[in-house]
Amino acid sequence: MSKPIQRHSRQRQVILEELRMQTTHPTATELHQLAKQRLPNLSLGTVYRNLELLTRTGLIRRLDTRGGEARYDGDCTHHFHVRCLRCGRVNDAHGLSAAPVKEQVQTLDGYRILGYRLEFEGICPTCQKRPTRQR
Amino acid sequence: MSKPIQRHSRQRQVILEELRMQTTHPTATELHQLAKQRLPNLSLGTVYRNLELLTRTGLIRRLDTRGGEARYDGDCTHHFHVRCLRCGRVNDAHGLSAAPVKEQVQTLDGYRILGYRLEFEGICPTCQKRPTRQR
DNA sequence: CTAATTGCAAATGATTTGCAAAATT
DNA sequence: AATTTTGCAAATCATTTGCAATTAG
Repeated sequence: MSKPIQRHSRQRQVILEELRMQTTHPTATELHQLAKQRLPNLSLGTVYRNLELLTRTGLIRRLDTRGGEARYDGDCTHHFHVRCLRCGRVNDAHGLSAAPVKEQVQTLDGYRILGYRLEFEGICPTCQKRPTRQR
Repeated sequence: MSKPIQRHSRQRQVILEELRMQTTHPTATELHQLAKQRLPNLSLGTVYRNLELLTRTGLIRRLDTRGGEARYDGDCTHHFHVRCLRCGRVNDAHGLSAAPVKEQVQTLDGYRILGYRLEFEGICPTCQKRPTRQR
Protein backbone atom coordinates (compact mmCIF):
# COMPACT_ATOMS: atom_id res chain seq x y z
CA MET A 1 0.00 0.00 0.00
CA SER A 2 2.54 2.60 -1.07
CA LYS A 3 1.33 6.06 -1.96
CA PRO A 4 0.80 6.57 -5.70
CA ILE A 5 3.32 8.67 -7.60
CA GLN A 6 1.81 11.99 -8.46
CA ARG A 7 1.81 12.95 -12.10
CA HIS A 8 1.32 16.30 -13.67
CA SER A 9 -2.03 16.97 -15.25
CA ARG A 10 -3.23 19.95 -17.17
CA GLN A 11 -6.54 20.03 -15.28
CA ARG A 12 -4.83 20.05 -11.90
CA GLN A 13 -2.60 22.88 -13.09
CA VAL A 14 -5.53 24.96 -14.30
CA ILE A 15 -7.60 24.36 -11.19
CA LEU A 16 -4.71 25.48 -9.02
CA GLU A 17 -4.04 28.54 -11.13
CA GLU A 18 -7.66 29.58 -11.16
CA LEU A 19 -7.95 29.16 -7.41
CA ARG A 20 -4.87 31.27 -6.89
CA MET A 21 -6.31 34.03 -9.03
CA GLN A 22 -9.36 34.32 -6.82
CA THR A 23 -9.61 36.18 -3.54
CA THR A 24 -13.16 34.99 -2.98
CA HIS A 25 -12.47 31.55 -1.49
CA PRO A 26 -14.54 29.81 -4.15
CA THR A 27 -16.46 26.57 -3.80
CA ALA A 28 -15.83 23.49 -5.95
CA THR A 29 -18.70 24.40 -8.27
CA GLU A 30 -17.55 27.98 -8.67
CA LEU A 31 -14.06 26.78 -9.43
CA HIS A 32 -15.46 24.32 -11.93
CA GLN A 33 -17.21 27.15 -13.77
CA LEU A 34 -14.04 29.21 -13.83
CA ALA A 35 -11.71 26.45 -14.94
CA LYS A 36 -14.20 25.28 -17.56
CA GLN A 37 -13.57 28.45 -19.50
CA ARG A 38 -10.10 27.15 -20.17
CA LEU A 39 -10.86 23.44 -20.26
CA PRO A 40 -14.39 23.12 -21.63
CA ASN A 41 -14.85 19.45 -20.83
CA LEU A 42 -13.43 19.54 -17.34
CA SER A 43 -15.74 17.55 -15.10
CA LEU A 44 -16.88 18.51 -11.63
CA GLY A 45 -15.67 15.16 -10.34
CA THR A 46 -12.15 16.00 -11.42
CA VAL A 47 -12.36 19.33 -9.65
CA TYR A 48 -13.34 17.56 -6.44
CA ARG A 49 -10.61 14.96 -6.83
CA ASN A 50 -7.97 17.60 -7.37
CA LEU A 51 -9.10 19.91 -4.61
CA GLU A 52 -8.83 16.95 -2.27
CA LEU A 53 -5.40 16.04 -3.59
CA LEU A 54 -4.10 19.61 -3.46
CA THR A 55 -5.37 19.99 0.07
CA ARG A 56 -3.59 16.83 1.16
CA THR A 57 -0.40 18.02 -0.50
CA GLY A 58 -0.71 21.31 1.34
CA LEU A 59 -0.80 23.44 -1.80
CA ILE A 60 -4.21 24.83 -0.98
CA ARG A 61 -6.41 25.09 2.09
CA ARG A 62 -9.94 23.84 2.62
CA LEU A 63 -11.73 26.29 4.88
CA ASP A 64 -14.60 24.10 5.97
CA THR A 65 -14.39 20.99 8.07
CA ARG A 66 -16.04 18.61 5.70
CA GLY A 67 -16.78 14.96 5.62
CA GLY A 68 -18.97 13.14 8.03
CA GLU A 69 -21.70 14.59 10.13
CA ALA A 70 -21.91 17.78 12.14
CA ARG A 71 -21.25 17.56 15.87
CA TYR A 72 -23.17 19.25 18.64
CA ASP A 73 -22.34 20.45 22.13
CA GLY A 74 -24.81 20.84 24.97
CA ASP A 75 -22.33 22.83 27.02
CA CYS A 76 -22.62 26.49 26.14
CA THR A 77 -20.10 27.78 28.63
CA HIS A 78 -17.04 29.39 27.10
CA HIS A 79 -14.56 26.74 25.97
CA PHE A 80 -12.81 25.43 22.88
CA HIS A 81 -12.30 22.08 21.19
CA VAL A 82 -9.58 19.80 19.92
CA ARG A 83 -10.38 17.60 16.99
CA CYS A 84 -8.44 14.49 16.08
CA LEU A 85 -7.45 14.69 12.44
CA ARG A 86 -7.28 10.95 12.19
CA CYS A 87 -10.46 9.67 13.84
CA GLY A 88 -12.56 12.82 13.99
CA ARG A 89 -13.19 12.63 17.70
CA VAL A 90 -13.62 15.92 19.55
CA ASN A 91 -12.56 16.79 23.09
CA ASP A 92 -12.98 19.91 25.19
CA ALA A 93 -10.09 22.29 25.66
CA HIS A 94 -10.67 23.99 28.97
CA GLY A 95 -8.64 26.63 30.72
CA LEU A 96 -7.73 28.55 27.60
CA SER A 97 -8.31 32.20 27.06
CA ALA A 98 -8.66 33.80 23.68
CA ALA A 99 -9.06 37.27 25.13
CA PRO A 100 -5.97 38.44 23.25
CA VAL A 101 -7.52 37.29 20.00
CA LYS A 102 -10.85 38.90 20.63
CA GLU A 103 -9.22 42.21 21.43
CA GLN A 104 -7.60 42.42 18.03
CA VAL A 105 -10.90 42.31 16.26
CA GLN A 106 -13.06 45.34 16.58
CA THR A 107 -13.97 45.83 12.99
CA LEU A 108 -12.73 43.70 10.15
CA ASP A 109 -13.14 45.01 6.63
CA GLY A 110 -16.38 46.67 7.61
CA TYR A 111 -17.81 43.45 9.06
CA ARG A 112 -19.78 43.64 12.25
CA ILE A 113 -18.05 40.92 14.24
CA LEU A 114 -20.34 38.76 16.33
CA GLY A 115 -18.01 36.00 17.42
CA TYR A 116 -15.29 33.63 16.44
CA ARG A 117 -14.51 29.93 16.27
CA LEU A 118 -11.23 28.61 17.56
CA GLU A 119 -10.56 24.92 17.23
CA PHE A 120 -7.35 22.99 17.67
CA GLU A 121 -6.33 20.11 15.47
CA GLY A 122 -4.09 17.22 16.30
CA ILE A 123 -3.79 13.52 16.96
CA CYS A 124 -5.60 12.05 19.92
CA PRO A 125 -3.86 9.72 22.39
CA THR A 126 -5.62 6.66 21.02
CA CYS A 127 -4.58 7.35 17.44
CA GLN A 128 -1.00 8.04 18.50
CA LYS A 129 -0.80 4.47 19.71
CA ARG A 130 -2.27 3.04 16.53
CA PRO A 131 0.11 2.23 13.68
CA THR A 132 0.53 5.29 11.48
CA ARG A 133 -0.98 4.40 8.17
CA GLN A 134 -0.71 7.26 5.74
CA ARG A 135 -3.78 7.79 3.63
CA MET B 1 -43.84 36.81 8.74
CA SER B 2 -43.57 36.84 12.54
CA LYS B 3 -41.55 34.11 14.19
CA PRO B 4 -43.65 31.11 15.26
CA ILE B 5 -44.39 30.65 18.94
CA GLN B 6 -42.26 27.87 20.34
CA ARG B 7 -44.11 25.11 22.11
CA HIS B 8 -42.81 22.50 24.43
CA SER B 9 -42.37 19.01 23.05
CA ARG B 10 -41.31 15.84 24.77
CA GLN B 11 -38.94 14.93 21.94
CA ARG B 12 -37.15 18.27 22.08
CA GLN B 13 -36.82 17.90 25.85
CA VAL B 14 -35.34 14.42 25.56
CA ILE B 15 -32.95 15.37 22.76
CA LEU B 16 -31.66 18.28 24.82
CA GLU B 17 -31.29 16.17 27.96
CA GLU B 18 -29.45 13.43 26.12
CA LEU B 19 -27.09 15.90 24.48
CA ARG B 20 -26.34 17.48 27.84
CA MET B 21 -25.52 14.09 29.29
CA GLN B 22 -22.84 13.49 26.70
CA THR B 23 -19.31 14.83 26.72
CA THR B 24 -18.57 13.33 23.31
CA HIS B 25 -20.07 16.03 21.08
CA PRO B 26 -22.35 13.56 19.34
CA THR B 27 -23.65 13.74 15.79
CA ALA B 28 -27.34 13.84 14.88
CA THR B 29 -27.41 10.11 14.22
CA GLU B 30 -25.67 9.27 17.48
CA LEU B 31 -28.10 11.46 19.34
CA HIS B 32 -30.97 9.80 17.55
CA GLN B 33 -29.79 6.41 18.75
CA LEU B 34 -29.48 7.66 22.32
CA ALA B 35 -32.81 9.44 22.46
CA LYS B 36 -34.56 6.51 20.81
CA GLN B 37 -33.98 4.47 23.92
CA ARG B 38 -36.42 6.76 25.68
CA LEU B 39 -38.70 7.57 22.75
CA PRO B 40 -38.70 4.49 20.53
CA ASN B 41 -40.44 6.06 17.56
CA LEU B 42 -38.47 9.27 17.51
CA SER B 43 -37.53 10.01 13.92
CA LEU B 44 -34.17 11.22 12.68
CA GLY B 45 -35.90 14.08 10.91
CA THR B 46 -37.19 15.35 14.24
CA VAL B 47 -33.73 15.16 15.71
CA TYR B 48 -32.40 17.31 12.88
CA ARG B 49 -35.26 19.76 13.19
CA ASN B 50 -34.72 20.16 16.90
CA LEU B 51 -30.96 20.43 16.75
CA GLU B 52 -31.42 23.24 14.28
CA LEU B 53 -34.03 24.93 16.47
CA LEU B 54 -31.98 24.54 19.65
CA THR B 55 -28.93 25.92 17.91
CA ARG B 56 -30.87 28.97 16.74
CA THR B 57 -32.20 29.49 20.25
CA GLY B 58 -28.67 29.31 21.60
CA LEU B 59 -29.37 26.39 23.92
CA ILE B 60 -26.79 24.20 22.21
CA ARG B 61 -23.84 24.71 19.89
CA ARG B 62 -23.19 23.23 16.48
CA LEU B 63 -19.46 22.68 16.15
CA ASP B 64 -19.24 22.31 12.40
CA THR B 65 -19.94 24.99 9.86
CA ARG B 66 -22.51 23.18 7.83
CA GLY B 67 -24.75 24.01 4.96
CA GLY B 68 -23.69 24.78 1.44
CA GLU B 69 -20.43 23.85 -0.13
CA ALA B 70 -16.89 23.86 1.21
CA ARG B 71 -14.69 26.81 0.34
CA TYR B 72 -11.06 26.71 -0.70
CA ASP B 73 -8.16 29.12 -0.43
CA GLY B 74 -5.15 29.18 -2.73
CA ASP B 75 -3.24 31.44 -0.39
CA CYS B 76 -1.35 29.33 2.12
CA THR B 77 0.36 32.17 3.92
CA HIS B 78 -0.63 32.56 7.53
CA HIS B 79 -3.94 34.42 7.82
CA PHE B 80 -7.48 33.99 9.06
CA HIS B 81 -10.99 34.49 7.75
CA VAL B 82 -14.20 36.32 8.46
CA ARG B 83 -17.40 34.70 7.36
CA CYS B 84 -20.67 36.51 6.87
CA LEU B 85 -23.37 34.69 8.79
CA ARG B 86 -26.02 36.01 6.49
CA CYS B 87 -24.67 35.49 2.96
CA GLY B 88 -21.85 33.03 3.59
CA ARG B 89 -19.20 35.14 1.91
CA VAL B 90 -15.68 34.86 3.26
CA ASN B 91 -13.00 37.55 3.49
CA ASP B 92 -9.43 37.49 4.64
CA ALA B 93 -8.49 38.79 8.07
CA HIS B 94 -4.90 39.89 7.92
CA GLY B 95 -2.66 41.14 10.68
CA LEU B 96 -4.12 38.91 13.36
CA SER B 97 -2.34 36.36 15.46
CA ALA B 98 -3.55 33.61 17.71
CA ALA B 99 -0.02 32.88 18.81
CA PRO B 100 -0.72 33.88 22.41
CA VAL B 101 -3.50 31.31 22.51
CA LYS B 102 -1.46 28.66 20.80
CA GLU B 103 1.26 29.07 23.38
CA GLN B 104 -1.12 27.93 26.05
CA VAL B 105 -1.60 24.72 24.17
CA GLN B 106 1.33 22.40 24.35
CA THR B 107 -0.45 19.25 25.13
CA LEU B 108 -4.18 19.00 25.39
CA ASP B 109 -5.57 15.88 26.98
CA GLY B 110 -2.72 13.91 25.49
CA TYR B 111 -3.36 15.20 21.98
CA ARG B 112 -0.40 16.00 19.79
CA ILE B 113 -1.40 19.47 18.59
CA LEU B 114 -0.62 20.17 14.96
CA GLY B 115 -2.45 23.41 14.38
CA TYR B 116 -5.61 25.37 14.91
CA ARG B 117 -8.42 27.03 13.02
CA LEU B 118 -9.50 30.53 13.89
CA GLU B 119 -12.41 32.03 12.04
CA PHE B 120 -14.43 35.12 12.80
CA GLU B 121 -18.15 35.40 12.25
CA GLY B 122 -20.17 38.48 11.60
CA ILE B 123 -22.22 40.47 9.13
CA CYS B 124 -20.52 41.79 6.04
CA PRO B 125 -20.87 45.41 4.93
CA THR B 126 -23.22 44.52 2.08
CA CYS B 127 -25.57 42.57 4.33
CA GLN B 128 -25.57 45.34 6.92
CA LYS B 129 -27.13 47.60 4.33
CA ARG B 130 -29.76 45.06 3.36
CA PRO B 131 -33.03 45.04 5.35
CA THR B 132 -32.67 42.70 8.33
CA ARG B 133 -35.01 39.85 7.72
CA GLN B 134 -34.93 37.35 10.54
CA ARG B 135 -35.21 33.77 9.44
C1' DC C 1 -59.70 25.56 18.13
C1' DT C 2 -55.18 26.98 16.09
C1' DA C 3 -50.74 26.42 14.99
C1' DA C 4 -46.53 23.96 16.17
C1' DT C 5 -44.55 19.56 15.96
C1' DT C 6 -44.17 14.91 14.64
C1' DG C 7 -43.15 10.49 11.81
C1' DC C 8 -42.54 8.89 7.51
C1' DA C 9 -40.84 8.93 3.01
C1' DA C 10 -39.34 11.15 -0.74
C1' DA C 11 -36.37 14.96 -2.34
C1' DT C 12 -32.30 17.58 -2.32
C1' DG C 13 -27.47 18.89 -2.36
C1' DA C 14 -22.77 18.01 -1.93
C1' DT C 15 -19.36 14.86 -2.55
C1' DT C 16 -17.56 10.25 -3.81
C1' DT C 17 -16.89 6.29 -6.61
C1' DG C 18 -16.72 2.64 -10.51
C1' DC C 19 -15.34 2.13 -14.94
C1' DA C 20 -13.40 2.29 -19.46
C1' DA C 21 -10.80 5.64 -22.18
C1' DA C 22 -7.01 9.05 -22.39
C1' DA C 23 -2.84 11.00 -20.80
C1' DT C 24 1.64 10.99 -18.31
C1' DT C 25 6.11 9.21 -17.42
C1' DA D 1 4.15 -0.55 -21.01
C1' DA D 2 2.58 0.64 -16.52
C1' DT D 3 -0.26 3.70 -13.80
C1' DT D 4 -2.27 7.79 -12.94
C1' DT D 5 -5.84 10.71 -14.19
C1' DT D 6 -9.94 11.84 -16.57
C1' DG D 7 -15.08 12.30 -17.94
C1' DC D 8 -19.26 10.51 -17.22
C1' DA D 9 -22.90 8.58 -14.65
C1' DA D 10 -24.52 6.32 -10.95
C1' DA D 11 -24.09 5.85 -5.97
C1' DT D 12 -23.67 7.52 -1.39
C1' DC D 13 -24.12 10.36 2.62
C1' DA D 14 -25.98 13.99 5.36
C1' DT D 15 -29.61 16.92 5.71
C1' DT D 16 -34.06 19.01 4.35
C1' DT D 17 -38.78 19.04 3.11
C1' DG D 18 -43.88 17.91 2.00
C1' DC D 19 -47.68 16.10 4.00
C1' DA D 20 -51.26 14.28 6.80
C1' DA D 21 -51.78 13.04 11.59
C1' DT D 22 -50.85 14.33 16.41
C1' DT D 23 -50.20 17.34 20.19
C1' DA D 24 -49.47 21.62 23.02
C1' DG D 25 -51.35 25.82 24.62
